[in-house]
Amino acid sequence: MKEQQRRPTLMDVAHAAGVSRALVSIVMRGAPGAAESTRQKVLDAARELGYRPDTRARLLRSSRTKLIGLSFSSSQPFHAEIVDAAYAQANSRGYEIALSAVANGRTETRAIESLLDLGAEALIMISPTLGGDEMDRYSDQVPVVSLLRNNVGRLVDSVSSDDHAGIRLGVDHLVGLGHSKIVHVGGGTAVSAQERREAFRSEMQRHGLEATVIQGGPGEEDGLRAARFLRDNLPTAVVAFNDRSALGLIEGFRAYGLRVPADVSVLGYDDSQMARLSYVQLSSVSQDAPLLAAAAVDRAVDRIEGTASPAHVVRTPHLVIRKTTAPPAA
Amino acid sequence: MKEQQRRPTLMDVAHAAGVSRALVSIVMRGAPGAAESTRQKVLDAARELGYRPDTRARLLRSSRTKLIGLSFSSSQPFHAEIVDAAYAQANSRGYEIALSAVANGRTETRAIESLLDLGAEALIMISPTLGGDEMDRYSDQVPVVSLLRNNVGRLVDSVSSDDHAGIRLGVDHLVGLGHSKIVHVGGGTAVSAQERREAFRSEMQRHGLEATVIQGGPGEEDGLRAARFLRDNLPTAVVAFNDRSALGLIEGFRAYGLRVPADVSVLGYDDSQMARLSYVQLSSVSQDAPLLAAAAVDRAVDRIEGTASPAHVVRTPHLVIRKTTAPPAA
DNA sequence: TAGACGGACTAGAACGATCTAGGACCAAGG
DNA sequence: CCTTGGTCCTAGATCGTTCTAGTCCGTCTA
Repeated sequence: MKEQQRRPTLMDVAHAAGVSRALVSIVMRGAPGAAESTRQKVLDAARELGYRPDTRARLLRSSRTKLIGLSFSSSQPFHAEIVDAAYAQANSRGYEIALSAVANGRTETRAIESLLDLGAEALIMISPTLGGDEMDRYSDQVPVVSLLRNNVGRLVDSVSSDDHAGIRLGVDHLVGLGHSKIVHVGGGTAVSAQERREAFRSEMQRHGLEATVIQGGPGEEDGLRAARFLRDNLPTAVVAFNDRSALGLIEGFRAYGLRVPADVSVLGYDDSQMARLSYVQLSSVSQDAPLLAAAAVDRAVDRIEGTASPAHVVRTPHLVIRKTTAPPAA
Repeated sequence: MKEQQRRPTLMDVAHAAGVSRALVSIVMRGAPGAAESTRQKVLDAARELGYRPDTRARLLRSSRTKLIGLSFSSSQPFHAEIVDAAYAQANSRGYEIALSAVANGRTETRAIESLLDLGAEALIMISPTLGGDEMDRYSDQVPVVSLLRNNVGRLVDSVSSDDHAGIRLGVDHLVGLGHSKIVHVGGGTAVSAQERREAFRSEMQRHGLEATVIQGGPGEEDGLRAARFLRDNLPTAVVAFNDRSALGLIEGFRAYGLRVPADVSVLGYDDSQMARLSYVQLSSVSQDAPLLAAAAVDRAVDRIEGTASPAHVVRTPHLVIRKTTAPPAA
């Protein structure tokens, strides 16, 4: 067994560099008040010893961790894309991201508490399901940013995508291609599902078309079921609640010998990685995960550093046209 | 702006209950050495004040964080399943999981360092790509467990799945169904790809069959390309490197009007969530994410708590037969 | 009855950082 | 020659806990 060597502390570095702890502290956090020559000497000693500051001790004394907590759901691929982008943005603003997953037996509350225990100075929650009151209670402790959901507590920031605009883009695209018999397969009780249903109805009405909405859900199975239902009375185009549902729809249609997009166009929502796969090539409304993530991190940092009060950022999605939408058969 | 009120400390509780800090500490962590009557008095005072122990301070003093660092890749759905299970297992052994993703511009090194900064007492790395020397260097500081890869540094634990056994199960299954013309679509340079190729060759040989291995890769596109290649000289069954490749194969075969499994059987590997979807129903070799995750967490905890030396756990995968494998056409 | 023992409790030193107050030194100004 | 003001640096207090080494006091044992 190798001796588990103690992690070096400020004291060790100070000793090695021949200065006081306080000075090492000054150098390590880049504060003014150290001569350039000693600064180098200290940095060298620190590197030499492999010193890394102890987050807990630092937090205990200063209440700064430069840590932003991010809660996400491990089963949502779209969340993974946001996580990616959030890391990059946090990095460029000098913060670190602490991750906590909402998983099977692990509630959102649990995820958040663990982030707070780690000393997160702000919380970003992707599609939070907590009630407004609870969110507000956490907001008393640290700034909270809700991502992809905007009608949460009064004290919470939100960064969301304009669902109405997204659906409008989709409907305009399909109508522009010449479609008039368009159906929306809803998302059931999922977050944003209601907004998208209503947007679809209103946009179809604007075009003077009849809006048919059928039940669905957020998964592939839901799309598959919807395809079975639609077979008897086939529209020329379908706007799905999300990409997973769209994939189910396509799969279902194909099983009945229908071709996409020749017989029926299918439009997804999310522009997830699946949609981009070469054998899928799904046309989809993109919420642009990197932009959303960046905006959320920016809000968090602004709230931490300034005294900015809660704000609500809404981003407009855009359309990505691939190969599952085309003009209807003549 | 609301007044940020100071959080009550041990001192406050001690004062309210008329005892010393130390005694409150004893009561709060349920340690022996306090009379039942005072214990109640202290608990009442704590509840009254809404006292919650400060994790940072507590851990600073006891130099325990009860934190296990887990690095994963945000773009791998299979990793997400492991994350899920790891949370549960860590929880049941009294530890927390700190997550860190390897993402686009974020290297594995970076991910690990941030985990160490948070004070992780052990590291679990899923499919690590670092060299053995580097892994060993981290092992000097904390126990390191490599998950899904076993030929890493001398000082690291590993928990992996027996690839040879997995392929054997698959080949036995197909041969048992009556197949003899079986092809393996490889995983290129991906982790485990070589092991599976070799296992396939040796297992086919054991059955006295000719082993055909064609190039592939870990993605859907690779499967799609392989399908194109196989069309002219169709085998009766294909063993794919993983589920994603299998899905690409199926998609490709269908595009050519071939039915799965009537015309050709396809077997995946990983038993990912995709495989389980109702419209996919892919037969697959399951590495059983929950079991692997649990074993990795167990190794980590054992190393932290005991003085157990590095060990290598190998789990035997099992077969999940769904609807993409069937006897060959007569 | 003295000494040992053990249960209930406490004072004060850690833990590893930051912060405050101030010292040493040097150059410029009166 | 003494002050003033700036830069560079340090000692010591501090954050909220836990740990160590006691003290105190009643009871058991020889």
